[in-house]
Amino acid sequence: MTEQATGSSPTLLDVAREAGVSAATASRALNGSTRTVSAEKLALVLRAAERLGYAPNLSAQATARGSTKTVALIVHDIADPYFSSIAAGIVDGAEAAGLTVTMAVTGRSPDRELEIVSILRGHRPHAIVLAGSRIGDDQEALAGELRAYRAAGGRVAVVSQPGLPHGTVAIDNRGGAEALADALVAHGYRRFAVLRGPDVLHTSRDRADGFAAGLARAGIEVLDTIETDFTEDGGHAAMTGLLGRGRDDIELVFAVNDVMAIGAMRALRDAGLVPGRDLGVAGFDDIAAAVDVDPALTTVAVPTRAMGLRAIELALAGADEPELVWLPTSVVLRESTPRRASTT
Amino acid sequence: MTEQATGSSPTLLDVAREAGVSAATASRALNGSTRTVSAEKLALVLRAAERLGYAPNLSAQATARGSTKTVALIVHDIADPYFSSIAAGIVDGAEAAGLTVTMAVTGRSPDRELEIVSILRGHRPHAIVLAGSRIGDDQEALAGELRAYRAAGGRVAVVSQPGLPHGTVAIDNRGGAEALADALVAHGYRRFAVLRGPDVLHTSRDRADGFAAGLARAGIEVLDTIETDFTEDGGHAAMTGLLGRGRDDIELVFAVNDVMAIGAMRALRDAGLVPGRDLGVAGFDDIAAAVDVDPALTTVAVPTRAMGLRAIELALAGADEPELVWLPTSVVLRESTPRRASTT
DNA sequence: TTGAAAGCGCTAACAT
DNA sequence: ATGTTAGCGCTTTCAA
Repeated sequence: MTEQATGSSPTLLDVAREAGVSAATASRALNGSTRTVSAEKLALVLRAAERLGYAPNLSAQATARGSTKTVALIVHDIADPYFSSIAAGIVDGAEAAGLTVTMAVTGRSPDRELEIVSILRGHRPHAIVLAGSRIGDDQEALAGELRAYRAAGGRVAVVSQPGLPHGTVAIDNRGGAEALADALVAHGYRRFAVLRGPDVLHTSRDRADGFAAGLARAGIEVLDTIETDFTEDGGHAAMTGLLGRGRDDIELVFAVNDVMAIGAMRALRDAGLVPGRDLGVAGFDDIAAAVDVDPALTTVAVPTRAMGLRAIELALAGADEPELVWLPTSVVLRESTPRRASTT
Repeated sequence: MTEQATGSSPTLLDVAREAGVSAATASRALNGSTRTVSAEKLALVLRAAERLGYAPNLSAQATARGSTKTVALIVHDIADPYFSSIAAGIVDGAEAAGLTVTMAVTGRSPDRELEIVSILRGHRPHAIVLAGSRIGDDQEALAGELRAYRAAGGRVAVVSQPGLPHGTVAIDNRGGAEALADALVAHGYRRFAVLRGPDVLHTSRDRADGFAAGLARAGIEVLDTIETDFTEDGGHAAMTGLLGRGRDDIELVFAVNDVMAIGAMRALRDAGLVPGRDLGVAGFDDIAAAVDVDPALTTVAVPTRAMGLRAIELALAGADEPELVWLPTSVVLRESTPRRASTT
């Protein structure tokens, strides 16, 4: 006798008794696959279940069946619009397939992520979806957990970070950033600074590298790079730091994601400057807020919701050879980077 | 000598065999409550589990124990910053208590919400948290489901909507809107329009009513009210509509939430107007984006993350008499409602 | 301390 | 079409 005595809900047996049938019949009537139950008894059982307020015990069902109707989602930060949008896509896809979504949050800690995958594995979900770029380079332990899960029949899909041997939905961060660089150069910009996230985040690295590569093609070098948090406050702090260094030769700041870019715009206003006019700002992701800020933010559009949807499709399809789906990005030029006469 | 039969994970029995002990001992060593296992065997079992990559089957554990380590969260829309922020608080609180969060999304449909609660009940979660204002007035079916769940020993907490007989974290929507109205009148505004959500949303109703009540105390009436979606696009459409009606006597538009207000600001800019200067705009919630837009949005601050945290605390405390916790709101005046000389 | 054995609530052969 | 009978993987008496 421990604590936590569940006041106990009615069981299938209760329903069966109430309806005057066997447990098997009740099971078939309520949750059965191939219905082979007479209309008469079916009605009996249904009425009994209704009367008792019966809800099948999904855990028991899962142990008996050896499989669950859930998909587990792992994100870094659910309050971040990038992830919550992906999550929305995944929830849509999962519910369409009759699956429940369970969610865990890593807080961008590799250790926590590993721990979470391990716990989740215990839930025996139908599929596990990892959203957001992997963190750090030591993927071995994580890969091991996922391998074990796959070996036991689980499905895995990864959003955003190719490199793991599982179904993957990816976007070309490098290419997107390159295209952005091209477009900005074409708009007359020549002197750039970059606000990037922690170096362990592949996404940040790829975008920053891609941007530099794009500029390099035009013979331009990035004049200044600041590493900061992958958050709005990070962007604000970095921009404030940049201004403090008195770099007023910079014409445009590229932040590797929109929330950082928006933080940077706020820092500019705090310093009495006007984003777009005094200094161009560009981001990456095209989150909803990108059109809400003024001036609207130039960025690279990422189809986050679609990525979530595709991810659970991939996971459910469960091809044996990991499929890699690239979703397109597109440069969106807005008022935060007005065309300017090149000064070179 | 390992087996690793493809298709299923190692079970407790596998571990026990590998360690040369009984299943009971293995259970006690790995997940047991009062540890009464010799250091020697404990090490044996632990090593065996490690070697096999064992992860306990949580469903089986749940059926055996009759209780789970999960809390179920129900939100209307996870991509909405208001809800994702509450969700973040709940995830924090739950993980601190060693609980996993499962999440379902209603899409603001009362039917879907009811269905979800019913499914969730089958998971036998430790607690169910409903976030966001209840929808519609026919709460009976929902209340019934929750009652049954409670009767079976489940815990329920509700965020945002008092009125259900469960632990509740609420904010004073009416009072907050009244205070906002007071502050705006004090700032010299006299001629108001209101953008409200669908009437079935209590939150929308309370805020709109409170705002009107606050104005009434100053002898002012709302000049125009538009009902629209509770979303950014809804705010945009409503504002566009208002402008189309040629109501240029209006001095300030109050939208019952921030995303709508931000949509309205965008509509103003689309029409060549400058929010704040040509027309005051105020919202409600103080989402992160409220300080990102320009001009920064005047609003009523709601401690969303704290609400999530408190909610799961309430649920876990599980007082028998439903506790009602009011969290304070506060008016935040920003540049979208500059002080103006009253024209009255 | 340990193991044997009886469940937890449900499903799935196997008979009938 | 229905009931009987084993399980599913784990926990928890109950003896030893």
